Amino acid sequence: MKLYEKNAPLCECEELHSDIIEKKREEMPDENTLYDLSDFFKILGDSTRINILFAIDGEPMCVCDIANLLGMTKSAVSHQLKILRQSDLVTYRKSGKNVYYSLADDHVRDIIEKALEHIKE
Amino acid sequence: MKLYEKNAPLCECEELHSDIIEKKREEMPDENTLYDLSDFFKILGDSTRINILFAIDGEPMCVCDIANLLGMTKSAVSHQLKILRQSDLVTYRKSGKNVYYSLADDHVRDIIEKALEHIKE
DNA sequence: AAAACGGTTGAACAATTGTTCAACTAATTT
DNA sequence: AAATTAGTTGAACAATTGTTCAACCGTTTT
Repeated sequence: MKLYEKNAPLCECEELHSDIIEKKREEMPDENTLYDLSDFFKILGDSTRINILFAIDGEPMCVCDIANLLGMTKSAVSHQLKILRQSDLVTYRKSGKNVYYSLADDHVRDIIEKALEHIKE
Repeated sequence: MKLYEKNAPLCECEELHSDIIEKKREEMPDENTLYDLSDFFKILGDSTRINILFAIDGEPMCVCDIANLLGMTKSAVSHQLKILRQSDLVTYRKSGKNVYYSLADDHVRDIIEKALEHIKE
C-alpha cells in the first residue's frame, strides 16, 4: 500500500488545493513510522490484551492465574501473550512449571494512563 | 462476554494462587472502562486513520485534499472520518461544497506523541 | 432549473483477527 | 519411568473490519 506519493491515484476532485497538499506532504511523518504507530495501537486495541496488561501490572502473574482472573482458557490467554511478547510489551520468567509474565517497561503504563484521562473527560 | 467474575468459567489448572487472583480482581479497573480503553486504541490502530489525524494536524483539510494526499478515494476517507467523528477525535466545519476537518483537541496529539516516543526507543 | 461538484452512505466483498480445539513440549510428581 | 500439570502452538471457524462500488444529498454554477 502506497500513501501520499506524488503520483498516487488521484480522487476525482477538480478544485484541489495543491499548495496545501504539498505542504502537508512534506510535514507528514515517515511512512514506516505511521505503520509502526498504528501497529502499536492495534496491539492495545483489544480488550483481552488490555485486561492482561492491567492484570500483570504491579505483581507478575502466571498464565493459569491470568486465565482464571479473566475467565478465559489458558490457550486463548497464551495466544494473546505471544502477541504482547512479540511487541515487547511484556516479559516473562520461568519458574518450574509456571511462566510468570510482567510489564516490559513503564512506558506502556504511561500511555494507558494518558488514554484513561482522555476517556474520563 | 464476561470478564473476571467470581464464578467465571475456570481453566483446568489445579494449583491456583487464589489469594493473588482475589487481590488482582479487586485492583482491576471497571469492566466498562477497559472496554472504552480498548475501543479508543482500536480507533488509532489503523494506518489510514492515523494518516488522517496527522494530515489534519495544524491546518484543517477538506475531504478531497485528504484523499489526494493519501492516494485514496473520497469514499474510503469519508468512511474513516465518520468513525473519527463518532469517537470525537475530529471536528468539522462546512464551507460551501467543502467540509474541513480538524483535530478535536490536544489530548489525542499528546497520546500519539507519547506512543511515538515509545516506538523510537 | 439543470448540471456539476464535494461529500456521505449502505451493501458487498475480501482480508484480518480472536477463540476454540486438539495435539504437543517441558517440567514435576508419584 | 509413567503420569500429571503448565504452557505453547497450528489449523479451523466465526466475527469484525476496511475498501470498493453505486446511488444519493446539498451546495454552487451556468
